[in-house]
Formats: sequence, C-alpha cells, structure tokens
Amino acid sequence: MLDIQFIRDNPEVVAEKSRQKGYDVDIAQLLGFDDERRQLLQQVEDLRRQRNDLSGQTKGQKPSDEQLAQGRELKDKLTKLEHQLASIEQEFNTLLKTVPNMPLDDVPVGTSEAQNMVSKTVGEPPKFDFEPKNHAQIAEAKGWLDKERAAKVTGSRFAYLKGDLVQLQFAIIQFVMSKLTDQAFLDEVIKANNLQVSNKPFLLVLPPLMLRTEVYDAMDRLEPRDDRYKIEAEDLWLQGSAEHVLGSMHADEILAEDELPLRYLGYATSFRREAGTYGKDMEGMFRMHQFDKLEMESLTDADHGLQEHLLLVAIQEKLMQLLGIPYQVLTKCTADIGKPNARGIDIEAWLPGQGTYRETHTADYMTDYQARRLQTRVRRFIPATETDGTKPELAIQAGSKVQLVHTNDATALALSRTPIAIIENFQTKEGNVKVPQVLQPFMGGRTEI
RNA sequence: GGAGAGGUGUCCGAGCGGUUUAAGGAACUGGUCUUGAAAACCAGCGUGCCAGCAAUGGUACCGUGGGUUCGAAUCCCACCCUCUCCGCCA
Repeated sequence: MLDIQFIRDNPEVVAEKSRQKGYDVDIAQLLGFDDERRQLLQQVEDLRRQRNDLSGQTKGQKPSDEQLAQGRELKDKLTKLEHQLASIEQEFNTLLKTVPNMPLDDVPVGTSEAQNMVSKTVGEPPKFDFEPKNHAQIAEAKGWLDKERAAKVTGSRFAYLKGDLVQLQFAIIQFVMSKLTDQAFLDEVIKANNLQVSNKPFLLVLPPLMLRTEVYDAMDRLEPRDDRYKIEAEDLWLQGSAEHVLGSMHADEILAEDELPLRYLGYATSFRREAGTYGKDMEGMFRMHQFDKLEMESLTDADHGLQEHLLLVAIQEKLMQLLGIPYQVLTKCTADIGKPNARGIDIEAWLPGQGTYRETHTADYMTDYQARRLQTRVRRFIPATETDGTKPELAIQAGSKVQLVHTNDATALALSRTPIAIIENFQTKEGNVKVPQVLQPFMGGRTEI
C-alpha cells in the first residue's frame, strides 16, 4: 500500500506513474474519500472527547439522571457518525489498496513486456557440432522425466522427476546453500560490484507452504487469485513463491535496528495454476504447476533497500556465472514489474533447445509498499548531535523513530528451469549432460550424467 | 478429535466495569559515580490516526470482529491463535 500522505502531496505524480504501470486509479475520487473521512473523523473524535469528559466527571460515583441523559444522547450521535465513518473508510481503503507502488526513476516506461530492456549479456551461447536437442528430448530419453504417468495421477503440467535429474536438483540446492551461507562469498560479490551493504550471510529457512488469505493479501501477491491454489475448507492458500511466506514472517513486528538486514534463503515447493497459459510451454518441465525454488528475501531499513536489491541481482548473476550458464539481464519496464514493485529485474538463461533466452530469475524491490500493510517496522536510533555551544537549542537529543522496513525478494535458483538450462547448454552429442564443475562435489564427483 | 488454561507495549508481567493519562520489572537512551568497565543511583522511553509551521492538543489501540453500558483491557457472543493433558499420527 502506498502512503496516503504521499498521494495527498503528489496527486499528479501518483496518477501518472500508476498509468505507466497500467493501472487506472481515480486519484481525485480517492482524495475525495480522504477529505470526507477526515472531516467525519474530527466530528467523531470530538464526540468521543465529550464522552470521556463526562465519564471523568462521574468517576467513582453514581451519575445523575441528567448526566445519564447526556451520555445517552452522545452515544446515539456517536453510533450514527461512527457507522458513516466506517463505511467511508471502507471505500477509502479499498481504493487506496488499488494504487500500485511507484516505479523508481530508472525503470523504463513501457506498455508491455516488449519494452523490457536487455541491460547486460553474459557468456557465449555454446556452439554444437550437432543439432542440439531440447531438455525434454534428453530428459525423456534418459528416463529422468515422466509426464505421462503424472498426467494419470495429477493431470497436465505435473511430472515425476527421476534418477540423475533428481540428484542434479539436490546438487544445485546444496551448491546454492553453501554459497549464500558463506560470508567470504558475499564479501567477494559485494567487492566486485562496489556495493555498500552488510556482508551478513543468509539464514536457511524451510517455510510453511501455505498461508492465510489476510496475510497473502497484505503481501499484495494474492492477485490474480486465478493463479493460486486454495485449500478447500480452510482459510489457506498454497504459496506461489517462497517470498510469500518469507516476507510475511515478520508481519506486525517492530524489529531492532541491529537485527537488520534480515536475510533469508528459503527452500520451498511453489504452486501455480498457470491460468491463462493453456497450450504454452507444454513440452518438458518448463512451466509446471509445482516446482522447487530457492528464494532470497531481505528486510532492510529504508536507506539500504536499493543497495540490497542490487546485491541480490549480483548474487543471482554470480551463481549463473559459476554454473557457466549464458544469460542476459533484463531491466523490466513499468508495465511488467508487479503492482507492489518499485523496480524489477529478470535474468534469462540461454536455452539452446529453444534457441532463445528464457526467464529463470526475478528480483523484486518493493520499497516500503509491502511493509506498510504487513506493518513490519524497525526502531531506528537517532544519535544525539551537539552544537559548538553557541546555540544549544539546536542540539538534538538522542532518540528513536519507528520506520517501515524495505522488502526485497529474488530467486536464488529455480529448480526445473536451472536444470533445463544445464541440460541444454551442457549436452553432448551422445545425449549425455556434462555436470558443471561447481556441482561435481555434490554429485559424487561425477563429470557427466 | 475430547478436556482445561491463556492471548496486555521492544520483551516479561500486573490489572478482571469509572483514581489505567496500562502498575512493576527488563532492555534501550542520556546523566552521576569510576583510570576504564561493571554495579548502583537519577532521568527519559509504546504505536497509529486527526488538527497544527511548531510547541502541543485530541483520539484510538490490551488476539480479531460484533454486542451490553452513561462509561469496557475488564461483562456477553462468535471466530482465530498458543500452551497443557488425553486420543490419533510421520
């Protein structure tokens, strides 16, 4: 949710930037509700003050008939006004929630994903002296992927993964966990990219895979609900990405400043209905209803949010480089970053089987937009300042202020799509797959599968 | 699933119709003392919203939502969650 004060102060900016993201929000109507609401609120608070005054007078003694009558009258007026206030507040809040986060200035303006900008290309697509196969052909020939039987049990977009592919998946998990929990690795990434961030390692988390409606909605990731799985008879949804359950972990908390940044590396199976993608990417395991993912989630204070975002992208890139997968970095345009996003980056891996780059990672920076509804805050210290003594009234006493945190999430590595990239880029003429060197220690030293 | 207990500020914890503008403690911040630190002592210290340039004032918040009352953290109802015991279970 956006700050109403910001909207009051910058109505044109909000209207324009919302439009850039593809949201048509009636800011004038929103501000009208806001005015109405504030006027009512003042009347209600005045009546409450009168009630409190009266209650203070009769404290410890029986109220007179006159006081009782007065109290009843106040109560009637209040009840009426409070109902009016509640209904206008509901309209106000509903409309306020529809206002998207403001994109940062460096986000390219665009009307569709076609305007996303390739900001960087790393690695050369491999050259083959044979016709490269796609991952489905290789995996099915190897017996690694069985979708036919999965269709029998669960329907389309599910698969049984078997054998070496499973081992490869767990090797990737081990590899990523070993890097992100290693301070030396973070130091290296921070230094190479000239970032001003903490080198605190990530904490491994196995989160719950379901969450309640209220929490999901507060994360602003519940919509479109068509793409979510609802648990029947429970107020629970299957999470679509570990950030949904990781980011909401600290809802309604006021964190201590020295706890930040909070960095989590969550491993979770993610569930997506893939509504509206019928017939798209049906081959292999590119687009599944369920896939495993390692996800980074960071909570920082407002001053470190953007640097943290850049760190997460740098980590994504470094992992891809270590694996040796060619990729490009996409700066997403205003139309393609999500509603709560201020900035969004995608990484796309080169897939020789498709002869194109395809999305394997996302990095989202939400500023304080998610935190406002989650009510995840940090108590920050304001150090005392002294003057030279000539104007002691200018000295500021030490104190603290409570601020919303900034949230960041980013794919560390998505299973299924990263194995696809490995299978296709490292395939041999014989239909085998060379194991990237960094994964070999986690594959029992095997160099080819 | 059955029975019982409970959800209060950053944390612990008292309060169970009107001296609560939420006791007390811890943590934290500043100070005194000290060579320095610890301890001790003194002082400060919740969050949101509304008005205001500000100082400040008002109001709300004691799991959530309703209700009773002149007045609710306190009473009633519903729901959510946690803990203990029993049962079931990987």
